[in-house]
Parts: sequence; C-alpha cells; structure tokens
Amino acid sequence: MKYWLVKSEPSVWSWDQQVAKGKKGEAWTGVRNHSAKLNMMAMKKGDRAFFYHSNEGKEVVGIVEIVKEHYPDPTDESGKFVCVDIAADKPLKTPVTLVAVKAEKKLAEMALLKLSRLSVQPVTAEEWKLVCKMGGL
DNA sequence: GCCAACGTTGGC
DNA sequence: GCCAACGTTGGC
Repeated sequence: MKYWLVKSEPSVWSWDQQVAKGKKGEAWTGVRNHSAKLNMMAMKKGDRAFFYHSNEGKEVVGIVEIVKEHYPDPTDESGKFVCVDIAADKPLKTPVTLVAVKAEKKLAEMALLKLSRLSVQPVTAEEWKLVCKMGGL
C-alpha cells in the first residue's frame, strides 16, 4: 500500500464535508496540475492519504481511503485530467499542524514542505507512521 | 526551443 | 493583502 497527502481549502471542501459523504466517498475533482495528476494515476484502491487543510487551519486533519482508482475528471472539459474517489477513514485525534511538521526534523523532506504548491503528494511509509503518531493514532 | 510575462497557490 | 514559488502561455 502507498501513502499520499491531498490538500483542500476548507472553505471549498472541508474534512467535515468529506466525512458526511461516508464510506461511498466523493470524487476528488478539479486537479489541474500534471504532477498531481501523475500521483493520482499512481493511486491504488485501498491506498491511504492524509487530508490536509490549506490556507485555513494548515493542518492534517484526517485520513482518507482511495475507494476508486483514477478515471477522467468529469469537470475537465479538455479530458486531459483525472480524478479518484476518496472516502473518509478516520480523523486524527489531534490535528498535525504545518508548524509541527516543520518542527520535526524527520519530516524535513516531506513533500508538504518541499513542494508546498503541489495538491496531491506522495508520503513515505516513515513519514506516514510519524504523522499518525503525532496525530494521536 | 527559449524565455519573459502572467496567473495561481498557499504561507505569512 | 502581500509575495515567493512555480506552472503555463505566447512571442520570437
């Protein structure tokens, strides 16, 4: 299984809205970046991802599961981009803030810090474990 | 194919 | 609201 991190502005799509969709999940549409697209195409059903709130909050708030692998993004008229379906798994007991990630030396190489503008990022197994631990899981 | 201009993202 | 980073566009 691989690990990922997806970003969303809570004013556009929040963790609470994701949770409200239940196990069926919701299409993760609107990605218009080729690096992010390649990451989504590498996602497999059952992979896990951190759900990160950008701008407001700036923290990892929960874990989602990939429930449907990539298919053409229905909101993309050009047909070039793809989306996946993700469903909320569980919230972190304590959100892991960007400040906390920056303060942890072992997370200095995280894409969240290195590639701050990328909206769909890979996370290593080591990073995953540590962030879960920091989140109280 | 290079590169300047411009737009977008996201932290501060 | 500003600005740095970075992707995209378009003229040459």
